Amino acid sequence: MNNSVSPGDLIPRRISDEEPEIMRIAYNPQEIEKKWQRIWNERGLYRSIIDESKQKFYYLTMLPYPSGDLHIGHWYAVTPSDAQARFYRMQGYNVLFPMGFDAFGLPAENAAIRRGIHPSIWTHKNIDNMRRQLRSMGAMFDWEREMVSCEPEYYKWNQWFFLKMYEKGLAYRKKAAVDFCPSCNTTLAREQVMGPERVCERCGTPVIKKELEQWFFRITDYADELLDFSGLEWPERVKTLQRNWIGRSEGAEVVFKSEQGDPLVVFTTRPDTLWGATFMVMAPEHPLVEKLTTAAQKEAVQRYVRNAQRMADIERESAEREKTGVFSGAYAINPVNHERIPIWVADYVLMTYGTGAIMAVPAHDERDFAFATQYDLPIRVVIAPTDWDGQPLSEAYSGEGVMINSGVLDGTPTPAGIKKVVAWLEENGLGKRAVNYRLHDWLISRQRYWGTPIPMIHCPHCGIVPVPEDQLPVELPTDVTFRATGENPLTYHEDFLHVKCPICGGDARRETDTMDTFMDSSWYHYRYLSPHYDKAPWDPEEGAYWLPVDQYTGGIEHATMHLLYTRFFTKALRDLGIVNFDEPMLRLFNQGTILGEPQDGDFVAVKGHWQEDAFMAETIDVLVRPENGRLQRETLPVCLVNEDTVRGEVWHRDEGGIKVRLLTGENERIVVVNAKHATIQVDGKTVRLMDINMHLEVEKMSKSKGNVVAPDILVAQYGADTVRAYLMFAFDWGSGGPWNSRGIEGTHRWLNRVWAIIMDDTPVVGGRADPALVRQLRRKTHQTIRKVTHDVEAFAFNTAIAALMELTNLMKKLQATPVRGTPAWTEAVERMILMMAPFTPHIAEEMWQQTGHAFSVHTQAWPAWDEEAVKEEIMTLVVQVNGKLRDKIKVPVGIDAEKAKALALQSEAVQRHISGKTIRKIIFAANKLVNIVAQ
RNA sequence: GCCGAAGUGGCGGAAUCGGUAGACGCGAUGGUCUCAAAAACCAUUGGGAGGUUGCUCCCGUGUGGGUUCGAGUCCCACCUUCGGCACCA
Repeated sequence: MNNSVSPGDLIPRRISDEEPEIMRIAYNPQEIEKKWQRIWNERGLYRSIIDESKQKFYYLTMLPYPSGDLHIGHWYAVTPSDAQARFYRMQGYNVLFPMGFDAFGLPAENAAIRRGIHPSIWTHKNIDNMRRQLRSMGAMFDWEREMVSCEPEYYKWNQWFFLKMYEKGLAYRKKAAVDFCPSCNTTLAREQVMGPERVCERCGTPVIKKELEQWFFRITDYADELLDFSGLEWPERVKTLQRNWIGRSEGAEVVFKSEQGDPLVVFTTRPDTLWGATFMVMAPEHPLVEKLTTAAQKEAVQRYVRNAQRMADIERESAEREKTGVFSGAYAINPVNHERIPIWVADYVLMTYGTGAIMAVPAHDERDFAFATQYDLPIRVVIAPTDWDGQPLSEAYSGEGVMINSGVLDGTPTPAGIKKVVAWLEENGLGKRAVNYRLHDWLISRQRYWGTPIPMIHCPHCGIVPVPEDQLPVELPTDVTFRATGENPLTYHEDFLHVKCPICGGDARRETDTMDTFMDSSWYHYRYLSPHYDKAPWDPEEGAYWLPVDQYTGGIEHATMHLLYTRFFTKALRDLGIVNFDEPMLRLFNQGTILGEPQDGDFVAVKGHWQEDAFMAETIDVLVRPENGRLQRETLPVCLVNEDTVRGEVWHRDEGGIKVRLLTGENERIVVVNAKHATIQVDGKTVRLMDINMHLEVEKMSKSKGNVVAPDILVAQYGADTVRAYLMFAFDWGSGGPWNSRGIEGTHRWLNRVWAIIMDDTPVVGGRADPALVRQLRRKTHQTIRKVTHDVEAFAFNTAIAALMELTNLMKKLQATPVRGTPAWTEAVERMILMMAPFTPHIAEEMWQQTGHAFSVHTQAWPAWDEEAVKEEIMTLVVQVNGKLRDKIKVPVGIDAEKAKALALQSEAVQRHISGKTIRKIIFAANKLVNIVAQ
């Protein structure tokens, strides 16, 4: 009945005998995806077990926060990672690809306050839902290794690490002016304050400064080591962000003395400008301000300091702001020339950087120059700019030059000058070489409930006492009441608070601050190895095999937060003897972001009446709906607004009404329309307000903008494989871009086409297959293997899938020819399925089975290409005249220069373009082109 | 202001080393099938000009220069967009 030699005849494919011969099984993703997910699970296909005979590969992707619903962004982050992990598995690696939940954090607590749900219940409900959604991706997660950071079995080890670090002096408590988010009601680490507006990383509220006793991790001890990225394959961008964040600057600390002899230490990167220091400046918060200020200046200084305290940091730190300051009345002695220079107090000097005091060298520092000009202080040039005419400077010169007005060092050029001055300072005990960092220690205290309790006890007699290790974990009490203010309920939970001091046994009080949730994510990749292990943070046997992480993927937004913290954490663990490597993740890739799809709004005519500034709608008629997201402006009715009508594009829509934009005419404007009581019609049918399309720009997806793409709906419509393939195909993974709801159709069409080609069991048309076509198919198959292999290694999933589409297109062409009966066809089919397996695992598994192969396609070896098959025999030789394309000639591959040149000269097109000219030169690029240079 | 990344058709995006710009897909146009539509399939698709009509020419990768036989790719200057830092001494 079927003379095809294509594989797959072993399995009956007809649904029933009554079906006509030509009827074939249609691609039904819903059915096959459910089926294979079940079978994979039952067979434990994705369990990752230690296997010393295989090279391990730990593939990690950033774990999600369980916010409730999986976002298309999660799919975008995870499914290409999954494809690459699967690819490595097929290449013979023993791959670990775990998933878990970053389950502590504020949204859970806010839900508790707003809706009275306990954070634990809210979180676990969300995790259950997201776990289900994650499973629908068909990823190769090993769910047996799932970790959830809000479980005591996890956070116990946060506390354990904290105690270890406390013992080592890496965790400490100090009083400092720290950043506080009034909306989240908690302190934040410096890294969690974003941008020049200094807003909270989570909620966007501007932070304020508070003087508080807080717990810190001594990340600054590792500043230099964190600047060393050797051995890491990380994006330059991330390395640059971390370098800038750490902000190392080399220079010297110089000891000035007040006239009374109080040492006043300053940090400078330009000790060679010491002779140009014409005044000093202290930050208003500097501890010596009070002591040094003279009686006469006391009142003025106090006023200034109070004023500075009141002023928000944003105002203070604005570089554009005119500089202000006040003279302290005191003088200091410049140690190099014994000059008597005034000491000022000014807020352009920050207490948080360096020593909180500076020597001001106005000639060579922009800020000092501005200040000196403002207060008429002397400016002395001590570094001569090249070609300097000796005239006063019009602006500070911070470049290199030759030292002048600097005593014995006159004539020394810049880099050497710095060295000499530092040596001289050290010899004379007046200063020393010093390095300063922008990086601050990591503030980990949070005044919130839903986090890891810091395992410390405050005893009135013994001071701060660590909770003994055998009493861990300090569990979060569950019977807590939340106040609307967001106050930490631990602070008024009597049972939690009252504790006996482990040393003296007297009444003591528990620490109520919890840990920054970045603590959780600093080591979660270790816990995955053995999430329920109770003798140590993880099973050392697992650690010895799997660690460190070979490939990490995630967004760029954590460059100076999570990625910095986790590096620090691993280095600290190394120094505690817990790990024996320096870096947690060897290779890093940052994927981009999926943005919202742009769309014009409906074009509507609103009838109604005016009530002050708002238009009260009675009826809204949708006149034109955008096609493919766009309104054709040329064909639209005229926009207008008068007594009883508003006509234009729907610019915005919410529960209360719409905003209509008049987009034609000179006075483009937006009219607010109240649509609460309006009848809304589309094509004569009454619809709800929410059915109106509003205008959407390309921007980040968010619920409030109404441009969120829900993966569940797409999976129901197209299947997970289509969603996966589309996300990998339509974007450059490193960049992301706007969603396109039409584009996904193309990918779905591709899968349908592949299915139809591979599952085609109609009789092969008779006759002998054309050997040239057979060779062409075989060549394309092997070229595709080569391309896909290289592309997946390079994270170029889009071009890998494009290559598979090209192979599909060729197969489509040959499907109706006798080539379909050849071994080359069978080979193409098999390799195609194997190559699809990482991208679209379900359809690949189904086709693998349907073509008569044994379970599972995912345990097969990744196909290798045959160099011989890849080779072309005939190539297109490009012929240029003066660099311009003039002809293309088919020639055998490997043609030599002489033959190629001769052929090129024979070309009619070439003759036309060189006639009347003299040939100066003929360039031959092997297997590429001939370029005839003629004048 | 400083540092970094990026500018390619109507759109998403391709183009190892400097060597055919626009792969693949979306959209669009025309066609086949159909009573019709959808789906599917086939063809065309950077812009322009000319034509002896499957042919020829010109322009074209943000702008202006340069290097080179040849530049999306290298160099210089500039413009725009996005990100980071921002009185850091």
